[in-house]
Amino acid sequence: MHNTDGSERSATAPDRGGAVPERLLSVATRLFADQGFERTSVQELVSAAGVTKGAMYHYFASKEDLLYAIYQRVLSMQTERLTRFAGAEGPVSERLRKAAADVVHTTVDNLDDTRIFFRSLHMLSDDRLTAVRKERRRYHECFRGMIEEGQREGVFRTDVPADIAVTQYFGAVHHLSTWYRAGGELTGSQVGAYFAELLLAELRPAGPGSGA
Amino acid sequence: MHNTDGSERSATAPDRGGAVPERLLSVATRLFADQGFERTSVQELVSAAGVTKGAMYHYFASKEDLLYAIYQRVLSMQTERLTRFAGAEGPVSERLRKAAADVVHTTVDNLDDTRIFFRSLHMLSDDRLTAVRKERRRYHECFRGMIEEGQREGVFRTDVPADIAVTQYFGAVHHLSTWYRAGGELTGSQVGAYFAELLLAELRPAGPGSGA
DNA sequence: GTCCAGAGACCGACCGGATGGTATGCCTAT
DNA sequence: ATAGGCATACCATCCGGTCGGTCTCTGGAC
Repeated sequence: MHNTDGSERSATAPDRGGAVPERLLSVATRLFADQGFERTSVQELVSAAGVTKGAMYHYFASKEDLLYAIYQRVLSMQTERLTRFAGAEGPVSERLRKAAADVVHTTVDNLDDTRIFFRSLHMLSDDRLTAVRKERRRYHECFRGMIEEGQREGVFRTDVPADIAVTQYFGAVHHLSTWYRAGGELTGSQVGAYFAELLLAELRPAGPGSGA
Repeated sequence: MHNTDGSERSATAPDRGGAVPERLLSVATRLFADQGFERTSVQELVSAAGVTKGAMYHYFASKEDLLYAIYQRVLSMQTERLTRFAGAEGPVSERLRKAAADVVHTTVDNLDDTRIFFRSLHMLSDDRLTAVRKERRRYHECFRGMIEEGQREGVFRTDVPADIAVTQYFGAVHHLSTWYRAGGELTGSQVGAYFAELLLAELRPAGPGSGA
């Protein structure tokens, strides 16, 4: 991923280099994130990529197809990473901490993707929306599984549903695309460490006198 | 007494009743939340409200103007409520808990507004976007103030910046519009209680005893 | 080595239709 | 009579998508 800050490129500097489909995908990601899917016209998109409409419709069936390709890229990467962290060795609290920090880290590294993900969901067709949601749910449940495992072991509190904690956490992660700025004072890893620490803290069993 | 004219232009049960501007606002809120701002045409909007374009453009300068009116309504309500909770009597942890639970509760009660809020921010003009962000920041800082107050008093941990906790929390609140369904098994108040409890738990000073 | 056929990559003019917005005037209450 | 509330007809523009055509590259026939 060479997804650096796009301050150098502008509308008058088309992206020339690399294969056309990849170029389209990368330009589309930037434009959709900056302006929104609907505010970005196909003409604007192909101009920025240095090709023409003919080229784009040669590789993608529609504008929405391009959007879906972005979703697939995001989903497969996130799922792959989470699966790796969840299936690692070690106590569940540490696995959870690492997975939680990692999702923040990678989200920050791919802010454009995340911004598109939640802002443009309603632009997908019903079929594809269903597919995305299904994949997303699997992701969600993998995370929840770790929390429930910790609850069974007694290292996490049980008076709050695991679902609530997961939803709360991913809400915060999603929200990163709204406020996090690359030049800020905190790196993605630092935010990830804080977020993960807060998650672990809130899951710790309550005071000495209260159990299940 | 009036409106004896029998011309029926009802296409899909248009909303008839109440003043026209309010009707437009309420219908727009529903449609923008369901389909997105850009997917909702002005024609569709006014038809659903049982009026014509002439009526809408008589009260609102543009489609975006309508959107901004929705933002103003949301912002003023949220700010008003938070200010009340933050300025109440009692220990800061209890004030924070009540405010945190309340924002969830009211968010769930106005899910359409919240959905529009974050999904259509980029459709506002620069001036208005700035205004919205400024108001939003004030809101954010009021919340942060409570946490910092608790940190000074020693009831909240200080090894995590208050900003991080606030951002994390509001990310989760915002995310409610994505997953919360009215018919679910949890009421808004219940989710609010859980969320607030998790927030308080994560802010409790670390360590088995009460050290800082 | 030359030639030709064919296929995939890509171009860009064009289209139907929808959209936000406007101009104008009627109708009713004051 | 006047003014605001609202309807109707209309417009300029822009958008996603199409379609016939042109280039380039490849590979088999001779």
